[in-house]
Amino acid sequence: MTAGSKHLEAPRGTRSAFVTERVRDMITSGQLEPGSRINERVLVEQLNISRTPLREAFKLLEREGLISIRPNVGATVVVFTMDDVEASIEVLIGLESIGAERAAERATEAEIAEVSELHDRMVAAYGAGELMDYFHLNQDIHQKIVDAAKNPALSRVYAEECARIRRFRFAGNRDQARWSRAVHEHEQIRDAFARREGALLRELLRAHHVAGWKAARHAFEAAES
Amino acid sequence: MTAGSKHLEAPRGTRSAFVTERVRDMITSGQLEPGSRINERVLVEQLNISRTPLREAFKLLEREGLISIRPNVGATVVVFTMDDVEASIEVLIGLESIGAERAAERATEAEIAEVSELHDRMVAAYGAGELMDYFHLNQDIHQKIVDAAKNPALSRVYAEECARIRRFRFAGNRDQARWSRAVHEHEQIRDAFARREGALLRELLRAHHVAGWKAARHAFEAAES
DNA sequence: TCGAGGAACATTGCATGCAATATTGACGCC
DNA sequence: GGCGTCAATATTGCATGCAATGTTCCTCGA
Repeated sequence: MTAGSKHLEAPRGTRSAFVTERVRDMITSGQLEPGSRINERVLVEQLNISRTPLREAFKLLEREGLISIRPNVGATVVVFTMDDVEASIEVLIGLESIGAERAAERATEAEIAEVSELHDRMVAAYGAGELMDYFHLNQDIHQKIVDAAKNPALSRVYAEECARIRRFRFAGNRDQARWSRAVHEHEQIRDAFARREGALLRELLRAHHVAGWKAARHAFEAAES
Repeated sequence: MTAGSKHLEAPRGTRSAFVTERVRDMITSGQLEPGSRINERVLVEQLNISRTPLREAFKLLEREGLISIRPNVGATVVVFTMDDVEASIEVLIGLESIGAERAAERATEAEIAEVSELHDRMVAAYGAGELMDYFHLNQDIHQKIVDAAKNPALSRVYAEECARIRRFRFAGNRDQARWSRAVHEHEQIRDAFARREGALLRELLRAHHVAGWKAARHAFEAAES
């Protein structure tokens, strides 16, 4: 390795976690193309780590469903069909439904305040046209609501499923009209959460996801043709 | 290692999957005690593989929540509290709820017949007092119903969550009265599925799990004192 | 020209070696 | 005797080497 190697090396004990996250980002951002094979050697050089932690990351990402590993051939980025994503969204809706009702019962005042604050920051990001910030704050809000249900298993599964299809949900708000409606929906969501109206919260979230996915699906199908 | 203890070696390309399954079994069967540390060297010798696939398995099991890995210290079997298990069951119920309604709509006649056949075999296992066979057939039935929803993401997540808490659900049917009721509940479940009554199926499954967990929780709390 | 066969090459799967870190246990001090 | 300190040992994290397998591409015959 040359003297100028610029990547900060991940500390001992965290390499495979570091690499998993990096490669997941490369997949969800589209930097690694769906359907393409992933060459270990290339990534090892890019990320400045050895093959061992990289292969551990591959195993984890395979379990997540982002890549597929064929013995003696290697890792391939899984191609998601629109139906695959829709299936995941259906699961996400189901998980949030459980979460919403419990969250309305069990959330602390601090958690409600935190969601409210995230919401305000998200609206600010919307006003500034910062799509990326908006997107992350959006994700945080949904995760916080689920976390407020105080069910660790639920939080875990929900977070994993979100990570899988991150890339596809991102596309929904490219359409300005949809984006604006989404912000409005989130206002209702925040209010229902603050008032602990579990059943309403559940339905608002469901409708929000259905509408968001419809827009995203449109965007993708338009892009494909 | 003595001369006679040669395990059949897992074929190239499947070692880490093989080891993952083996170690998962060792945990869910209680062979590896909750809270205890796992020594790599010992397992490597027992399973007759090298450290590389074993460590890949550890990473996967950590992700599943069965072990926890501390850098430079190693893997520890996670101790589940009753509340942890209850949280997972809540998730399972939610996932099956989504699945049940979809399955009732989308199941093929062949799938309905298959569940019915599994049911008959399960009843036979009950009659023969074969708890282990019963348990596996039981699991298969639930998984098949979920699979009939034709949602791959759902099937995956459901299977993973089942695997995590397998050990704890096993305890429910040790009580003869509960076991007998469970069989009766399963009859209703089979019929509702056969008649494609989604809402009913969902509620039967929910009640079945709630009752099963209540019995299992009792059994564990009794065993602990 | 096309396709079968096979040698050269590339890539992967796994075992192992080495350095970093934790754990154990002996020793001296209070 | 209890406790802090430090050396000896055990264990882990990662890099790397080697064998097994897949892939490429050249040759040769029809």
